[in-house]
Amino acid sequence: MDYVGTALAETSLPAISPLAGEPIERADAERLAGVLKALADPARLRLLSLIQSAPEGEACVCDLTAPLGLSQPTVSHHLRILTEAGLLEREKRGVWAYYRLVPTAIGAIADLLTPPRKRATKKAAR
Amino acid sequence: MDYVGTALAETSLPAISPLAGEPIERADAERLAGVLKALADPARLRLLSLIQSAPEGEACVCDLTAPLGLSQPTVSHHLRILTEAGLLEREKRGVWAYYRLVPTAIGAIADLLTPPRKRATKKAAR
DNA sequence: TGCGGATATGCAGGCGAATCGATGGTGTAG
DNA sequence: CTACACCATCGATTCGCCTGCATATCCGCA
Repeated sequence: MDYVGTALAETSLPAISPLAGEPIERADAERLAGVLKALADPARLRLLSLIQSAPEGEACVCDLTAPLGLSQPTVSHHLRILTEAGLLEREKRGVWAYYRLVPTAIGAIADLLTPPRKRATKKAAR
Repeated sequence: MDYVGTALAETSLPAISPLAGEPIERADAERLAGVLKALADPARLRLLSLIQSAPEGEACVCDLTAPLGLSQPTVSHHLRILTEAGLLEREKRGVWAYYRLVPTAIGAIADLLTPPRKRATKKAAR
């Protein structure tokens, strides 16, 4: 999906929660769905978890293939999806490519899904 | 995916966050991915949003087909996915089937994705 | 009892996604 | 300079999912 792209990094998320106020627009739904789709995969969830729990909060591809039981191209593919979704950032040091979590990325998604809170939607809609 | 089923309602979510402590197990990753996969669709996000913003917090299929621009069977299909994922509950009154959000469902997902906080690993008494 | 409207289900077409093997590119070591 | 290790990309295959049409089921009403 191209509408994903660096969804979180640049285009940013819908800005309005699907669970607050008015129904969301189609475009917003597609952007949010794109990011969620990047999350909605067992291998990618485990990748995020592995990277997060790694010594320095970072890990290279060679450390991730074995725990996942997936081939190196497949792992590289998933890391690409997560990076393009804005959930991971990549840093190449020598031959190794180190991935780490983008700190605020997943929290932003969680916020969108946590609307019942007394988020200050101070506009007097009614 | 059958491992979804009433994932939230009965099997419940992984109980441990993919972003806290140790890497998550494959089974937990698959359960969480199953629920997220139910969310990761534009039509279903809009459905949740439409139902949430409906007058009584509930809506029947006939009210949802037009705003989505999808056929009635397709809408019914998406509602089924969301219900099996534990995100919606269905109540049949007469000929109509009313859907409403399961209050704590989405919040539970959001909590799993909001671990970067130094949440006390101890469960705080309510 | 029979009719009509509201939903759910079956079936199938089409598209996107996950996976792997092979390949190419790029540093590092010897 | 050469060989090797790490990683990304390409091509191909398989699989699952979204969608609609047709049909079945259910319920209220006349």
